[in-house]
Amino acid sequence: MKYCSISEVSAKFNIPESTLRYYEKKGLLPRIERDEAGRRLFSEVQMALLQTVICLKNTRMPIREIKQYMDWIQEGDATIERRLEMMTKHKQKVLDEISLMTDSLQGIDEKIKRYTNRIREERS
Amino acid sequence: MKYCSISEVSAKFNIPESTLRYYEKKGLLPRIERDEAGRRLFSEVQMALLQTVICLKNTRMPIREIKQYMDWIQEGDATIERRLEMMTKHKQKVLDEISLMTDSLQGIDEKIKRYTNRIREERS
DNA sequence: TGTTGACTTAAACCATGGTTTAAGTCGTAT
DNA sequence: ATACGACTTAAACCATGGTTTAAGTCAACA
Repeated sequence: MKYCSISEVSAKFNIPESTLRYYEKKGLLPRIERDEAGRRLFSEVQMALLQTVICLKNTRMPIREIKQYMDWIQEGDATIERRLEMMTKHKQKVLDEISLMTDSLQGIDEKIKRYTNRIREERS
Repeated sequence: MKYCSISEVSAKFNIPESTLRYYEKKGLLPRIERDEAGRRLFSEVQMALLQTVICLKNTRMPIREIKQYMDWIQEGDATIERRLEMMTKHKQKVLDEISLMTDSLQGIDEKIKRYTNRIREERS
C-alpha cells in the first residue's frame, strides 16, 4: 500500500496544502493517518475519498453537505438510501444550474454578436 | 415611460430589495432616478440593465467585473471593443465551467447507479 | 392629526470558504 | 552539532456577497 505526503497530494490534485488541512479539519476527509512524527499519510483509499470530495466541490455542493455525505460513507451500508437520495437531489440541482448557465449564455452571445457587428460596421 | 418602485422591481425579478440597493451602491446599476421623496424609480432602461446584471450573475461573473462592464456601457461606444473582449473571455469561462460540472456529473451518476444496484440486491 | 406602511441611509453583522501567520517539531545533509 | 526544509498546530485574518438593523422621512388614510 502506497502512502503520499501532503505535498504529494497537493501536487497530484492541484490543491493547496492549507486547503487539504482545512478539509480534514472540517470533516470532509476521515481522520488521515500519521507517521511517527505526526505528518499526514494519505492512503489510496483516502485519495479516492478526496477525489469524491473534489467531484462534489466541482458541482458546488456546500462543505456542510459534503461532510454529511462523507460521514454517511464512514457509517457504512445503513446509510446507502440516504446517500442515494442526497446524490439524486444533488444531481438535479446541478442539472438546473447547468440549464441556467446555458440559458444565460444566450444573453452573452447576443452581446458578442451585437458588438462584433458594430465594430465591423464602424470599420467600413 | 413607465417607472417601477423598488418593491415592484424586487417582485418582478425576484431579488430582495436589500440586494437591489446593494447592487446600486456597488455600481452595478447606474444612479437610479428618484422621486421628490427620494424613492428609487426604475425606468425601462434601468430594468434592461438589471436584466444584464442578472445574466452576468447567473454565469457567476464577480461583482467587480460586472461593475467594470456596466461602467463601460455608460462610457459609450468608445468601450465596445473592451466589452466584446470581456464577453468573449467570459463566455469561454462559462463554457469551461459547464464542462467541469458536466464531467463531474458522471462521478455522481456512478454513485447513483451503484447505490441503486446495492439497494435492489439487498431487497432480493 | 396621528398612525400606518413604504421607503430612505449608513453601518453593523453574517456565512462561506478558505489563506496566512506564528511558534514549534522532526529528519537529514553538511 | 547545526542548519535547513518539510511538516505540525491553533488562531487570526481575508474576500465575497450579501442581510439586518437602527433611525429617520414621507404620503395617505381613518
